[in-house]
Amino acid sequence: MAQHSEDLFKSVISHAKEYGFIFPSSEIYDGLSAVYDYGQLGAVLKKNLRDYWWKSMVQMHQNIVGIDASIFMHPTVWKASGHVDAFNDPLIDNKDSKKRYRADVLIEDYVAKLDAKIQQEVEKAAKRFNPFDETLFKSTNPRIQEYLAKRLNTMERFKTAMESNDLNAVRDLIIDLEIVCPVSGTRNWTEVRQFNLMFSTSMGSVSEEASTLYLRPETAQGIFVNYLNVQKSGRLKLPFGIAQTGKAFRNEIVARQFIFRMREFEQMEMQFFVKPGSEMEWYEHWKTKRLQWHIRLGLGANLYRFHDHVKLAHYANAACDIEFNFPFGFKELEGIHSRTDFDLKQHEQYSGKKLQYFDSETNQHYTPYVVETSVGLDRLFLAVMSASLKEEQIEQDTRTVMQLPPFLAPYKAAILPLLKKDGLPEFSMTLLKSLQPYIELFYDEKDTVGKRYRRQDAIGTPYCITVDHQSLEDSTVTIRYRDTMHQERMHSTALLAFLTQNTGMATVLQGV
RNA sequence: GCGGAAGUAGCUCAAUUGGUAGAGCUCCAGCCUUCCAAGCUGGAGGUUGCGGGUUCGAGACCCGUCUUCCGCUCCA
Repeated sequence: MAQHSEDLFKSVISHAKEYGFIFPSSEIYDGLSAVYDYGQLGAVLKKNLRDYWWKSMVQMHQNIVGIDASIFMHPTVWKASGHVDAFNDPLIDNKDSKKRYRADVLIEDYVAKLDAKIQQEVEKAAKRFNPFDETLFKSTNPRIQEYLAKRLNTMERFKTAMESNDLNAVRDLIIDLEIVCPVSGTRNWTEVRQFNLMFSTSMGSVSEEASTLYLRPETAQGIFVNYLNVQKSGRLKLPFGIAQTGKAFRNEIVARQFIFRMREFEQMEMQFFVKPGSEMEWYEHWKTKRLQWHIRLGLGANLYRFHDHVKLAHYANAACDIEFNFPFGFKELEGIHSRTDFDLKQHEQYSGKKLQYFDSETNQHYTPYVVETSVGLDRLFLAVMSASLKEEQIEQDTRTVMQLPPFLAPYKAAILPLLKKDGLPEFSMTLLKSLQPYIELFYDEKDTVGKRYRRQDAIGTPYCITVDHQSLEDSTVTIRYRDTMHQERMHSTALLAFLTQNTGMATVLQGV
């Protein structure tokens, strides 16, 4: 990481805290690793980003609807999706080689070695004896008996340990079997740790099996399990999309880089259901469309790039990321995946329910294919903040300004009486009250006006409205532009239209 | 998890060999001010991350612990 980028990243983090955008979670208790809270300004900025996405997807598309599925889901959902089996591995590190292994794989390799030894004995014997009875030989040869007993014993112990979730027993087994690290050749092992992707919790007092619930690791499954409900109740025809924003939870092994990788985070996902065979066309469509959506934020088109996945997940037949140039380099911001019919097929199989679509044009039943767009809201937040935060040199003075896209700014304008006397605060308050129902405003009468301008610059407020003595006479005010610091005089009755036009979302959405 | 660095006021940092915890900014109450920070007066704010130990005496030395940052490792 280049020095200036590192400094930028640090200044983004401290700026976020200093001005109430993001705080470390539970900070008075020393914080909680990789968990953050959004403060009074961060919550608004985040909400505005979520609104921009939701309106772009749902409000601007007649064939996309939005839902809000719960975080808790039936445990079988995660069996069907593959999350339970794929991310439930006991891991162990060798302290000398610093290599990490799956403990179960080490044990399986050991068992495979025993099998190979048995096979060797059998082959040797086959050459010696003729005729050769393999079954008889296996059941009588003492060496093979020893191997088989060891094998059986190992498997039993491993099975018992895994079933009772006893990771210490797994480690003991590895020690007892004298398994060495293939790289360092030593037996200097750490504890066995289970890095479950999913957080689990329990619900009620139903049967033992059903009581364990998972906090969802992705919002997508809430869409898949509701797809037929939505399609039927909304009388939707292919192609159509279901959008959703919401929290997801992943127990990352190492979670770092501020809000880039958090254990609790918010996703904005849209699953687009299409006729099989048309998925690549729609994949390309959404690739283009999603990139444009990001570029429309106005942070700079050069900050984005596509990264096509070469190695595809088993369920995808095409996948790419939209990467953003964060202070720590280009990293994934949004993923676009052609997920085929994998998820719906899995849920059909596990639930035993038909999840097919009836195409009235062709008179056919089929399972739709899915194109997914999935963006991390927190990553988007970080992208916007780090690209907006600027430090300007003005003569001997430095100005810290957050050049947020105006429609995202927590406050659209600040109302500032030039002096805290002569009736200027009263006039300002009247103005504030008349505009407040329409626009998010900030009122400040403390300190010199220059200082107040700078405070607004630091939190990204695009306009400052200053009330002076002339305002009392003719109801005009000055409006000051954040990015240029220029100001012009305007009648107070023109403010609402001006601010709506320049800080509203409508103009941006028109291009979607 | 391993290795390295660092934790002192809201923020940035001082504190000589171990000898009374301080400054600037911020914040609060006023004063002064007719458009771009750092004018004046007064005030608040700390169990030096936490717990032990050595010492007459610890912010400093020793041990433990927690957190953060950097690198490695992992990441559907």
